[in-house]
Amino acid sequence: MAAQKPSVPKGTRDFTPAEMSRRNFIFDTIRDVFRKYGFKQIETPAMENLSTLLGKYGEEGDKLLFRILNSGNFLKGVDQQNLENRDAPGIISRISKRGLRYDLTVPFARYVVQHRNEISFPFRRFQIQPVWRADNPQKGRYREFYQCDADMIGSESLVNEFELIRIIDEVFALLNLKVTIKINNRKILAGIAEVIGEPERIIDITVAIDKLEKIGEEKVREELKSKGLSGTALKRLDPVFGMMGNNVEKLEFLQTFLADSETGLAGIGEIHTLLGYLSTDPVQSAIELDITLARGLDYYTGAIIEVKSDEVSIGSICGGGRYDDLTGIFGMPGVSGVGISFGADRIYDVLQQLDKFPSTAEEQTKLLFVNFGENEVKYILPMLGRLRNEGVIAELYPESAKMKKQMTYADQSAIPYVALVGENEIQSDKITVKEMSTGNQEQHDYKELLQKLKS
RNA sequence: GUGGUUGUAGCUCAGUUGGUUAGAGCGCUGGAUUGUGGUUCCAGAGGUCGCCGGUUCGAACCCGGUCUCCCACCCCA
Repeated sequence: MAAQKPSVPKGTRDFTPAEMSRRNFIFDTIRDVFRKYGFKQIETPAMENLSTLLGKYGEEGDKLLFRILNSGNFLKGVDQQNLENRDAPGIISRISKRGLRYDLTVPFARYVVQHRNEISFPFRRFQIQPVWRADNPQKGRYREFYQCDADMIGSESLVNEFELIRIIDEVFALLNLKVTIKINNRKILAGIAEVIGEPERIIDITVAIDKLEKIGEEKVREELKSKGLSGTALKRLDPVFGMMGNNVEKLEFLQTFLADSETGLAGIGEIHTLLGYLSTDPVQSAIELDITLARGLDYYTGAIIEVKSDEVSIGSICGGGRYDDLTGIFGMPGVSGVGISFGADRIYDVLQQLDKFPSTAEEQTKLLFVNFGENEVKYILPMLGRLRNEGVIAELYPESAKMKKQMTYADQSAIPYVALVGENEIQSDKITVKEMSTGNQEQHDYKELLQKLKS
């Protein structure tokens, strides 16, 4: 017994072989669909310069960045005064220049700017990598988790939005999950803020509206009031709370409500166009126009997409949207992009909870050779090689342990066949093969064995 | 960042108003069975009771602190 039990940092996890094969099922599915739509894979470093990350995710986001301590004597450049005053904010920029990536979109924007001369636009890239957030862990929330991003950059066409929704639909169909794809448009939200006479408060308004479903109309009103929204503005917002019906009815209402807002009408127009594309090649999932959908990230400017499981309550399992000028902050203005991000860890939790992982045992060892001793090993090794070259996953137990132990190993590893090759078998040039599920044993020559394993 | 909750064997958990040597099931190791796993029977190993401190003659149990798990808020995938 070790004196100190080892552990992993808060909010992080190990993945067992069984978990990995299930995780890979998700990653493989998403990757295959991304490729099918012409996306090319890239990777970026786990760490970025803090100058790349800071200020991109709002104030909250900055707090949740994992910062990496500079190497060497990191206190060298720190002001004595700051140290004495325990002024962490004043010190942090001196002692940490790098941080772990918080998402894949901002590093991608950095990538596009840096590689602009090699990229032919419009560029479709996908990226499947872990991201880190110094958040407090809870249900469906980890400090290290994987995102699977697909973005198109350098095109303003709404066909891109259509294709992303098709990708979402296809991925969840392959994963056998029922989902609702919620769509909204930031321009509609801006229009609402405009129409009620508080265009500057768009962030406060959207954040509050986002909670409508969760905390109810009254609480949203209270929150908006406490944020300093005027009474007349609140009154003007009233019809929005009462908005009901299907997508068409909602759009009709908005058309009138936002009649005086150019931006708002543009947003409605975009939704119309997108729904029009979708009507030519409909998806299986429900598409729901939901103006309470705001999403936190500040950089969205057009379409907003979020996917919820119909079967498990866990928050969104996929989200995305359009950002008109993400690369602008890196000195490359005027490049519009739109993208989505699948939350693989949450999708895993949903599939697990519904017991919907397919039982694929492809990577499983098919045959175990029992080890009887040195002579037998020398006889078996070339046969083992031949089998592997035929594509049969096979193992030799590495030591001549007790038979019972070797059989137990095969049993617990769920290896379906065990080959016994001892003196008798070597003499007769046969292999005794035991089928573990039935306990039946038969003698075969190599050819018959191969046939049995490949069937 | 805020609040609640949890922590005892590898795992899941019992543990009396504070009282000798802290238990069970599963798992593990060995044996019954020296060329046969899953069932059965027998035996065995395995614990600084999360960590630090306090109260007490005496603490797994009471008190304080701290870390961690889980949950909620904020925010988010």
